[in-house]
Order: sequence, then C-alpha cells, then structure tokens
Amino acid sequence: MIRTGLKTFLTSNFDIDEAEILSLIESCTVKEVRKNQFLLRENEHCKHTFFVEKGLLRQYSIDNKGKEHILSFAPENWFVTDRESAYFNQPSKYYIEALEDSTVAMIDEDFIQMLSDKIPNFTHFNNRLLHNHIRQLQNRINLLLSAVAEDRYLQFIATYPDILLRVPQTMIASYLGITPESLSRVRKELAQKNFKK
Amino acid sequence: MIRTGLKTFLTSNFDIDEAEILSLIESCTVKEVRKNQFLLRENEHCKHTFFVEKGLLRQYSIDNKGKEHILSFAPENWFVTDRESAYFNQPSKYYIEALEDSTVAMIDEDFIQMLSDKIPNFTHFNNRLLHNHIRQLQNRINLLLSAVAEDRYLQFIATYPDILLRVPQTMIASYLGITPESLSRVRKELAQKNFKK
DNA sequence: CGCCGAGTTGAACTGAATCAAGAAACGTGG
DNA sequence: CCACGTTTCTTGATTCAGTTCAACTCGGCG
Repeated sequence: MIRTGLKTFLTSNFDIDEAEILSLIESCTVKEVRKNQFLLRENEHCKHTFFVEKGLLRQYSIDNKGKEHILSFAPENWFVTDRESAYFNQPSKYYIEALEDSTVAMIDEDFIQMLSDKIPNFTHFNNRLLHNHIRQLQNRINLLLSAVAEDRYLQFIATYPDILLRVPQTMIASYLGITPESLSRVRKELAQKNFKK
Repeated sequence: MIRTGLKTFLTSNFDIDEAEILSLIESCTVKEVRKNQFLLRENEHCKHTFFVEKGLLRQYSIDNKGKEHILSFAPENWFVTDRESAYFNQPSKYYIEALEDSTVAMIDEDFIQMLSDKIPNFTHFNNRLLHNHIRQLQNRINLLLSAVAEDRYLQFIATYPDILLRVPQTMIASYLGITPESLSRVRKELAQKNFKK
C-alpha cells in the first residue's frame, strides 16, 4: 500500500533522500480512526501532533452549558495538536475527533527529535508552522472581534472552501461562533442577494 | 542610568555572563516613545519585535466601520510584534501604540541572530515564547466563542489584574469585544451582586 | 417503507449595540 | 491651585442581531 501522507509531505518539503525518510517514517505510528472516534479527550494529556494523511479531524471544546465550540478543522496534510497541553504538560481542554474515517500519523516528541537531528532545516520548518498557526489564530480573533455573522461566514468560505463541503453546517456554525439556525438564515440571505444580482 | 529592562530580562533568563550581555545589548536600539505615539501602523512592514522595558503598549486593528479592536496589551517585560507581517513579510493590519510614555527595545532580525549564536538555548526560549503566544490566542478564541460579556470580563480581571488598573475601560471593552457602555453595565451588575453577598 | 439526523422556518425573547445626554475624572495652562 | 475643556464613565431609551424553542421538511439509509 502506498502511503501518500507524511512521507510525501516530508520529501516534498525537505531535501532529504528517500531511504532516510523511509527509515524515519517507520518509527512513527500510523493510526486508522473511524468517524466519531477520538484522538484526544478533555483532561487527557496530549502527547502527539497528529498529521492527517487521509480524512478529516476537528478540535473542539465543550463549555459549562454543554455547548461545543470548534477550534479547528484538520483535513489532509494538516497538523493538529493541543500545544498548550503537549508543550506545557497540562490536561487538555479540548477534544480531537475524526469527522470522517481517517488515517493519522502520530508524531511524538521522539520523532520530532529525530527529524530535528536528521533534517537540517527542520527547526526552521517547525518555526514556520508555529508562525503560521499564530497568524491563523490572530486573524480569527480579529474576525471574531470585528465581524458579524454574515461576514464571518463569507470569510470562512473564502478561506476554507474545501472544508465547507465536507462538514455539516452545524459545525461550521460552531466554528463561526453562531447557532446552526443563524447560519441557516445567513445563507438564505446570501442566496437572495445573489439572486437579485 | 540603569537599564532595568532587556538586560535584566536576558541575564535572569539565560546563563550568560554579564560582559557578553552588555556587548549584545549595545547593538539593540532603545526608543523612548511618548503616550499616543506609534511603533507600527497599518500597511507598514513590521521589522521589529518590541520589548517593553517601561510603560505600556497596545496592538489593535481598525475595521471597515472605523472601530478599534485591541489584539493585545504589552506592559513591562512583554514582547509585542506583528508576526504575520514580520515573519511573512506582509503589510501589517495592525497598529502598535504607546498607552503611556514608554521605553522600548527594538529587536530586529540581526539581533535575534546574534542571540541565537551567542546563547545556546535561545532557540528553545524563542520556541517557548511562540507556544505561549499560541496558548494565549487559543484560550482567547475559546473564550470569545463560549463566554458572554460578564464572563469575559471576569476572566480578564483574573488574567490581567495589573493591566485592568492602567488602561481606560473603553479599551478593555474593545479587548473583550463589547462596547464601553456594555462593559459599564456589566460592572454595575457585578458590583450589585457583590454587595448582596 | 419508515425512520432519523440535518437543515429550514417561524415567533418570541434577550444580550448587547446604538444613540443621546449627563456626571465624573483628568490634565493643562494660567 | 484653581478653572476649564476634554476625555472617560454612567445611565436611560430604543433597536437589532442573534438565540431559543418548537414545528416542519427533506434526503439518505437501514
């Protein structure tokens, strides 16, 4: 079976020979998770970065009223982890769950260490990943502070057109910080606007 | 004049001798900014990380309706920068402005490079800074998604009691994503609750 | 065929925004 | 140190975006 995931990702991002990659990859467990299975639950300690080879994950919290709030979606070739838990060694506030049957590479601290040793500019790459994450989070905060439901939704469409089609509307609403009913109405409004034009 | 800022910060965080620090510090410009002066404006390219030795800065955006939204406050011994602009070389969406007369160390790319060279675990330190930033941003998103005005305010008080006393309420409201009027009412409510107890 | 979860729609409600007007605090110059 | 103007905070009345709750529709799947 050809693994199109992490290996391809590494070879296409780093200047490193195939053989070496292969030996590295072996020390990285791959997990098949079915829809609705969890990779992390609240209060657990997050020990991995999850690299999605196939499928789709979501990271979310549950507030004290029992409502879910989606922090992120992770489709193919994305990394997810709870950095707060993993890096600072705290119990996680989040759940990470498969929204589709998925194939996930489980990257642990040792593996990162190996990559750092073997791949010269892996540190830089990792740094870029962190900066990218910060950028995404900051933009989202700015959006939550400044934009109404409709604008948030439009922004979401523009940024994640692929995800839009793969997850139920309820979850997009949760990501946007509005109710499913509100999102439904927003979409209706937009449809009418577009029709008029 | 004794600089209590960056030097102290470095010596207390890293195992490095005084002399070396001193020579490093010299290559880092220090700027005195007066209240309401800007260190960064929208559309400029952010070239520095600002380390606040004395005073208080804020980072904010202005939306298309002309409203300000505060992304962060930076009191003594904090770093601020627009990583999106600095790292990805994009025009900034944000303003960084002094809320008090401040002393700010202007850390540029060269200086970071020097620190990386001279200080063995500086990379780790920097990494920790990034993770800390991510943690803070993620928690804030979670709060914006899940909490009403009152809870956000309570959380703010608990997290930044020092800042609470130094900035006008208007700005705290802006940070929390509510209007000054709403914050005023929230505080009134809380005062009444506490009185009843 | 019938069920079930996802999405839609409606009506009432609510937390927060808006607009407007005072009151309090603040600092700046005389 | 007071007087004055400016900013900040408060309070009230009204409006509004989004929530809540409930009923109904639709498409898929066993």
